[in-house]
Amino acid sequence: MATLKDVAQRAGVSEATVSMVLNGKPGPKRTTRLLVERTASELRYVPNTHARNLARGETSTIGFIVTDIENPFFGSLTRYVNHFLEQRGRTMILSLSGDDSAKEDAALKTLLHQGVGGIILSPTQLSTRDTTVLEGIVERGVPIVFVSSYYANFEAPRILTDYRQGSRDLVRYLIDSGHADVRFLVSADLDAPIASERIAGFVDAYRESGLSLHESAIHQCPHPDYESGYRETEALLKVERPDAIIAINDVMALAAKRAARNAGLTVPRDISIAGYDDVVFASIAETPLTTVRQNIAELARCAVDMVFPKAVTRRIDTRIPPELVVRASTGGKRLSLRTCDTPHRHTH
Amino acid sequence: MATLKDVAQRAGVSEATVSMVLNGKPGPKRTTRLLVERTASELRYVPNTHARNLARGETSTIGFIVTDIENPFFGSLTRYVNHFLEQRGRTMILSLSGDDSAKEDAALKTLLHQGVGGIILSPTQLSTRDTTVLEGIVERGVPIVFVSSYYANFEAPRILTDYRQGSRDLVRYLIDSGHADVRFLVSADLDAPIASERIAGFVDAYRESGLSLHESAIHQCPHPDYESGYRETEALLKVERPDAIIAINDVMALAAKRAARNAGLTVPRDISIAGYDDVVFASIAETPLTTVRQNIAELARCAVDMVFPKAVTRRIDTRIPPELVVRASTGGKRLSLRTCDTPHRHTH
DNA sequence: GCACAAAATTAAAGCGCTTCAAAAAAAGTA
DNA sequence: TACTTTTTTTGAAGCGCTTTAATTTTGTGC
Repeated sequence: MATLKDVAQRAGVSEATVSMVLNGKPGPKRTTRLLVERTASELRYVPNTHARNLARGETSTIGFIVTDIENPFFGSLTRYVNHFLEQRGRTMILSLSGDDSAKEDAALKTLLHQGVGGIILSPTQLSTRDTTVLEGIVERGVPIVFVSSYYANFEAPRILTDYRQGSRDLVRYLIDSGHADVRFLVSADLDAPIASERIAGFVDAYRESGLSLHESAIHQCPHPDYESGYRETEALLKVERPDAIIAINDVMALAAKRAARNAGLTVPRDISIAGYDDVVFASIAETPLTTVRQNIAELARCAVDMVFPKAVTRRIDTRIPPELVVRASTGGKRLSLRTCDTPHRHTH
Repeated sequence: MATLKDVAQRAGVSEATVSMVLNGKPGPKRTTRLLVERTASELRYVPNTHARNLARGETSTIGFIVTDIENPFFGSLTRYVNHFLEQRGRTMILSLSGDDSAKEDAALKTLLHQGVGGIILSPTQLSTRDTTVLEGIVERGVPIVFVSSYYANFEAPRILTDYRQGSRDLVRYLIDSGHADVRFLVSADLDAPIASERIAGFVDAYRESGLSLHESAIHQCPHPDYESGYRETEALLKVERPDAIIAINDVMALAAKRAARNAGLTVPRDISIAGYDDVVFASIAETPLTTVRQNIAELARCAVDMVFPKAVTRRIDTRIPPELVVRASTGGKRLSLRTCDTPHRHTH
């Protein structure tokens, strides 16, 4: 394993010169440059990042913490974060928290030990939590940026989809197309941004339309998964017959769709179903799902921008507009409406 | 940012002592231990990984390269790899290759620069490729382990599902339940393990059954995606009417199912459909999909085991048995068969 | 109280690289 | 040619930690 010293000796110059050449620093003249470069490649020299980081006092890695990489939304987010970090010459250390604040703390500590230059955190579904570890980190000068959610009791820049606008747009579209009684399947901590803001948008749309909201329009499910969405819809449909059911994510919407079908209803003739996120299988489902698409690339881009302290924009709350994607799972009730079978957009 | 030196000064001992205490080395006596530990936590001391790795000459990170993190299969693999690495006190640096060998090479180089202690590589779909970069890496003593596929022209330990057995089991089950004419939708490089081995299993099952294989039983699709699977099935069903179509992955199987339905067929009455992988939406599809489940956790565990040079087992080819999961998308043709609606197994 | 072994501690070198002050070489200038 | 600038090059310190050899302290038996 050739070191910088080896290169210097072989080329007959000092280590300092080699270092400057290899870092593109001005100084060494053309001929020495060439000589050093040639020698380095002859020796198949690869700089040692640990030594370099130690000497420079900086670091080339950024930590990214995410709850569940198996969820395609986070898969996509990870891909983009990785992409933009790469663009800046940083490498990503990925940690998984499993939506558990203790594991999240552990991950934060590990990243700190690893000497990352910053942390992008897609936090658990909690709305607030013990922030001692987080504080310890910023205290050490390591910037933290939230993405996709945040803890209300810890101030740090955050990048989120404008959830409120997303569900407002969706519900307004449903109301405009003749649905009066829309139900919302939500899950987990109602104070967390992902729930509270979407509910707020839901309420906004109703208020703007002048329609009154069904007293139990918000259905809280124990977990944000298929199982839970199915049971809740099944129970709901036994006693009531709303015009539409929207869910806090696509998986639950798919579950609701199945439950509706199993209850003898036809989607969207008898009931409309819509989701949130536009994960890849929302578009390839038997009945393609109307949903709210998050601009994941933009979320990632902003998060990466923010994690570098030099960032010009030090805004605390950045919002990315979502996009309503109307597909076949929703239809006009009274009015007629053109729905389209928009394919999932792949930006590869 | 307190350093080890600070701790030593404050505690009134030498740096060496502090180092030994903090690393649990025998030597320092109980009282000094306690003193040092207390001082360290008072100062909120966090060791600098770069310095440590440099001094030790080893490293605490392992690189993991994967083609597409948005694919739930790889999402899951990533989760498990991360888990087992964590268990060994290593952190994972994730790189994405996008199934492009040039990007894969770039990722390999970056990992080398980062000074990883080993690399777990889930390679592109190619069956063979230029291995200069790979060779350069092992030359430097950094072990490489393949997982889920491998390059035939580069010798390194590899961990794969027993693909051949998986498709043999599936096809045998189909034949046993009365399907005589089964077609196989494959994609990409037919020499790559993912295709060639599955095809081999397919052929095995036919040979064992004594049935003869339809001359064009293997349908090659341009891409391993929904689009491609849909078109191929559509075209196929216009001229022929096989008993079953199986696909090289679940997404394509889902596409085939849709195409069959759109062609006026009922699944599984008129035609059976099956996939491979058992991704999460295979079980929640309208008609839950019969498929071959890979034991992802085991793949990950073995890969992690292998990436540590001390590994006792230096076996070059490790095979993990798959599991046939029969759901509603396949049925008995002549014989009757009990199918079950096995839910997707979540191991959280 | 002494010699000697064992236990605890430390000084110092070194991991591979960067960087800055200082020296050497090259290029101008009068 | 002698002297000043400017351009190149280099020696050496230091980043924060580990580790080994050497030193100091403690303990033991006589």
